[in-house]
Amino acid sequence: MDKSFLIFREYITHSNDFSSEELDLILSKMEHKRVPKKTHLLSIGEICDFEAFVLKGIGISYFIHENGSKVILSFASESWWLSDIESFHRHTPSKMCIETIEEMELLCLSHKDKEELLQSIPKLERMYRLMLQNHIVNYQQRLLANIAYSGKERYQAFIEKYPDVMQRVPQHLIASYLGITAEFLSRIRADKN
Amino acid sequence: MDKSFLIFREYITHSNDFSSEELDLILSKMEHKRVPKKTHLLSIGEICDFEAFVLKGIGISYFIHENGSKVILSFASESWWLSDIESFHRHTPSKMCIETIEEMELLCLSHKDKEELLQSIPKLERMYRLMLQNHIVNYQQRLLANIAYSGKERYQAFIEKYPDVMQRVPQHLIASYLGITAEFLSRIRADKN
DNA sequence: CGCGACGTTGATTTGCCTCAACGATTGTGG
DNA sequence: CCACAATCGTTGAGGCAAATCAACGTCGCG
Repeated sequence: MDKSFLIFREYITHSNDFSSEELDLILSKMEHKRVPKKTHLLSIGEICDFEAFVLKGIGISYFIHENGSKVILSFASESWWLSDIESFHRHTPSKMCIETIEEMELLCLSHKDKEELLQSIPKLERMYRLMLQNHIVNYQQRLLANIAYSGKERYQAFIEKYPDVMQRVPQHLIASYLGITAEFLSRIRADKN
Repeated sequence: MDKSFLIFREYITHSNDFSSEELDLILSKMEHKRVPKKTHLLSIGEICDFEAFVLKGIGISYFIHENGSKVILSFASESWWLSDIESFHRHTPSKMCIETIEEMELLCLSHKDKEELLQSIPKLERMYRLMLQNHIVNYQQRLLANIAYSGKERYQAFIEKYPDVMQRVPQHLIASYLGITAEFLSRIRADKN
């Protein structure tokens, strides 16, 4: 367990200073999991009991609309988190699904272990707060984009911002993330300008 | 300063247990401000140095699209916060505007004072974290609504969720918040079913 | 009073969706 | 190892939700 999980060590020490004892304590609570591709990690109605840091692979969280269509809430690849914040913290039945696209390697933290960690390492609260602030900024910008920009503009911004995700997930999921249909995204891409 | 700011005391003790000394310390850092209606609190390019808790009145934060139209990011009435999270925490020029609609009464916290408070009352980190988690859940649901529901459905959900805001702000701002034009909102309202 | 902010309504346009059909690829079981 | 079914992307025709542009009535207010 020494030099593995390097990605996680980098992530967590990037804007924080934890001692190596603290880091080890944190890591000791995080369960290393390997999950095959196209696997459900959370279904609607279940209570989410993991906050998963992505070491490898890519996964999605999404809502299912009444008419049956998926709405991708987020993609999570290396160094991102995968969880249903609402369900995880309020212990309420989840309204969303989480599943893998590629095979994934995760570091999973349960609610109980997270609370224990926060008790023993108060500094962690701060790290989470900063992380959440960044999330909010992301959501604000995405909401703005969905309201004020065309499908084409959103697509162009997306490939600019997440070129790797673009390569690794099927187009129709990206369309869903952007709030357009797969057909329309296909037409956008066919446009030469 | 004893029994005033009751709204704030209720808010902050609602899901947390602060001693009355701690509460007083917090309140001592928060500057009580009275702001007339239609006043700019933050303009694009400025660095936001306040996190304002709303004691009274209602305000908005919004982006300005290239074509000049406003996109309302949020309404803030009693017991809500008003700030540009990104600018406030990263000390970067703001991309949004904040202004009052009605006359407002605010409790303002500067970045420096916030950091000091967080130093002396570590529990505060937790409160902020929980608050941000709720914000994120809100943004997720709003994003979902904008992608998967019609203008009419979003409008109906809005008056259900924020009946008071509905009464207190001009319709065209609500239209902007919902991601539709003022004209279209007017037509929705004219529909009898 | 007169001007600006606000809401409404009509005519027209358009960005995007829906439905449907069709190759190409992948994968899976017999 | 082939056959067949999914899954994925593309393309066409047609339709609709919502935008745009424009005109007009009302109200509050300096």
